[in-house]
Amino acid sequence: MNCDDQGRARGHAVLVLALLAVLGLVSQQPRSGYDVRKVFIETALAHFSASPGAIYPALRRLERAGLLSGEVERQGTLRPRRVYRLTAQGDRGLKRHLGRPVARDDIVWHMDELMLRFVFMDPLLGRAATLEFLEEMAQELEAYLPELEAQLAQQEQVGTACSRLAVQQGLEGYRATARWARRAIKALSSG
Amino acid sequence: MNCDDQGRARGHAVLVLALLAVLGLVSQQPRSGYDVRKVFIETALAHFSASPGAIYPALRRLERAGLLSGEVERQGTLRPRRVYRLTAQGDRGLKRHLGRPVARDDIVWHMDELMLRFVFMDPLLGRAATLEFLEEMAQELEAYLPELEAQLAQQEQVGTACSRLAVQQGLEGYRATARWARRAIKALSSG
DNA sequence: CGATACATGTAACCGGTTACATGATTTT
DNA sequence: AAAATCATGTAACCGGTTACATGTATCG
Repeated sequence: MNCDDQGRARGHAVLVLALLAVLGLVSQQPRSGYDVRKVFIETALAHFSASPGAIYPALRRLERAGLLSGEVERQGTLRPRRVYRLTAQGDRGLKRHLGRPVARDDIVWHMDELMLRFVFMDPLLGRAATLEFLEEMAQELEAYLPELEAQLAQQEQVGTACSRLAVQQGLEGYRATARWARRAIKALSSG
Repeated sequence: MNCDDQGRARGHAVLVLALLAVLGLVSQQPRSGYDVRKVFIETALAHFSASPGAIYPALRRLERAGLLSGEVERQGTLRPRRVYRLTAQGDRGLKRHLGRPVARDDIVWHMDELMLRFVFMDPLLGRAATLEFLEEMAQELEAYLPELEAQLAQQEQVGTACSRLAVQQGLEGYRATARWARRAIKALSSG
């Protein structure tokens, strides 16, 4: 069992999770840092930073990277607010990121990112793309489940009762998500 | 809706997740940094760092904090290995952390930590404590579910179809975990 | 002899958390 | 007048990722 040079390629995956959330929110409508914070706090959107020391610098970085442009707005607000919009480049980048195919790797390691993509996808890429995304997700999940079950059955001997139960819990989560994806497809097709 | 002074208290919760995993693994048996890495990689234990730049410094920090003690071992190994054991203080600290009651907050924000505690709990605190832990988990989950359902029903009007489906997905996860906890209790009681 | 596995580390960079600062406006 | 809300930020600290460095032993 080789341990060398593993443990890499984990940080960003083109876009860090929090940045994807920020871009997605700004894509819905122009927002200030405070607006983004509010959404993070009120909706418990995933579980993101929400601290000013994270959000304001992140917006600045996205602006430096050319994905957002911020303009100071003075009308009708207490204090001047710096309101951000997607640039053309940001729009392209976000759409490209949202449109990427669902990989096995995403299912195993980045389920939260997949859900985030799902939330922001519909208005930007259209219903057909959203349904395709869900179909890919469902298929990847349904292909992954038997493998997990085989692993669990195979390791029924080794490990403690509790470690096996913990694996079982993970498996149940994947099963629930697979069922959810199928139901979501139906809901979005007929609705 | 007040946004001030939110977004705090999110980093450590006495023990950061990765440190809890490291302590738990060392509690099972004396391990070196390489051993810990192997477990992180091979078992996909949650999804932890596993990079040497994370693990070796973490072990050193835990040693400086008095929770671990490392001794260099030269027999029967290729290169001298620094093998760590729990100190008396580390043992006390880990047991205290594992034995904390399950709070609503843990259910909402730190489910992964709860699962980690579950995995390491049985040998250290005994079967009775493990069953009590699962019972607390099940009860907190079952109390939380109706609230989530109410929120979802209430916000059936606002939000897009996709955002509602995303919330639904989270709900299904909690439901699956609640069912799992009840089954785990049965399995560990009778088995 | 070269590749692979064993084993431990370091240094630069980046970014999140914590905590504090600031200041205007509305509410009590 | 005081408190709360709106709104934006900064600076120190800490730690993870990435990437590189190093060296031994075994296997083919």
